[in-house]
Amino acid sequence: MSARSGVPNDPGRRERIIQAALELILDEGVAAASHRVVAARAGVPLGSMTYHFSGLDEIITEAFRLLVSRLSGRYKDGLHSSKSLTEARESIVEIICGDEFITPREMAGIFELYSYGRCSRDSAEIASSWMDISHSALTEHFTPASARAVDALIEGWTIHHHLGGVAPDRDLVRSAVTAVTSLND
Amino acid sequence: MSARSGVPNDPGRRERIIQAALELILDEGVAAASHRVVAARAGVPLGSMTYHFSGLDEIITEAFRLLVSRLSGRYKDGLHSSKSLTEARESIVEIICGDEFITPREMAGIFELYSYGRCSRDSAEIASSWMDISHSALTEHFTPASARAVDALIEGWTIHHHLGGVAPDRDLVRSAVTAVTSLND
DNA sequence: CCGGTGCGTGTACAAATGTACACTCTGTGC
DNA sequence: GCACAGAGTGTACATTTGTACACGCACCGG
Repeated sequence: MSARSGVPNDPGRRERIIQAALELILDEGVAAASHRVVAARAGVPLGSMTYHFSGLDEIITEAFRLLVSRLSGRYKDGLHSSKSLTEARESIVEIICGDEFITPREMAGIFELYSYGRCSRDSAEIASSWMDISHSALTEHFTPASARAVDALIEGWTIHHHLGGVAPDRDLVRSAVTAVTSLND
Repeated sequence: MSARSGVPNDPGRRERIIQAALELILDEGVAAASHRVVAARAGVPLGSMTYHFSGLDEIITEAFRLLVSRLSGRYKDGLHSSKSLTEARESIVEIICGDEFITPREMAGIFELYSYGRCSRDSAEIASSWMDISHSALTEHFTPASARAVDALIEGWTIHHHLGGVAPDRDLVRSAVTAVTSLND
């Protein structure tokens, strides 16, 4: 060891860049996420991009990792705090109909992830892990079969909710959720 | 009118460009769809791009229009030919579990459409019309409420099917479809 | 056969991109 | 105080991009 022994000048800068990249992706899409635009949004010089990341792909991938991490945190919390089957079902109704678990911007980010995953192995793994996480959060409360069905219902209905812009009727969603979580294997 | 009175030299060229653009989007994503690459794939010179289309956005939008047109054709045919509730349910099982109604490539194309729709009003309308078409095809057989629920189920489960790469169990899907199409409003 | 019309295209160009890298500067050990 | 290691950056560059537009050329009326 010698002078300047590996201590970064601005710790946390890498994280701030990733956050800026995610915000940008949620607002404008992956297509808008260039080194320069992300750097400007994060308030860091262009050189920081290539210094902290191996390339653009790594930045975008890390941004998606952050998105999935946030989402799965909320997901798990909501389902984990449910103490009964009824509460679990109500959590799911809230996930589908509410605006708390996932915002329209974040929903759009998930589409970007699914698209981007086609040309980035790392991002494909993140997309895959996101599906695993949501599925395993559901198996805490339901049978594997029911979990798969309700997982599909959540995925599809949140998409229709946020793409159409109008929240589905809570009673209808509750009925459907109850129906698919009452399947006998 | 005078010489060369508006007769195109190569009718159908515009359509071939649109088809090439769609193929490219399905294979490589919207990000890869540049004027030059689409032109090369369609076997037409670069100048044809700006001659037949107002800009790149129009080409991509038309490609998505073609995709949705193909998909909704199959969709409608499958459901329209169903003569009973049971047959309609079986059609839906086939849509979700089969590889005929929508291929993995086309599924990916739908993601691209949902993403691209965020920055293109025309494409957003196409995405919206796709959801309308699938919904109205379902209301031929089910109540509006059931149609909404099964629509979400289809959307989510086809995504999980083609993103995960493994077809869901037909019996399970049939149970879930039957459950959500047996809701009393 | 000839002139012109307008369909179709090759080329040119400004803007933006990802990335490499020579450089600066800060702080540390002696 | 000094030299240096290494964190961090501004610039330069080759490439690719969308688009405009001046031209070529095939065809039709005469």
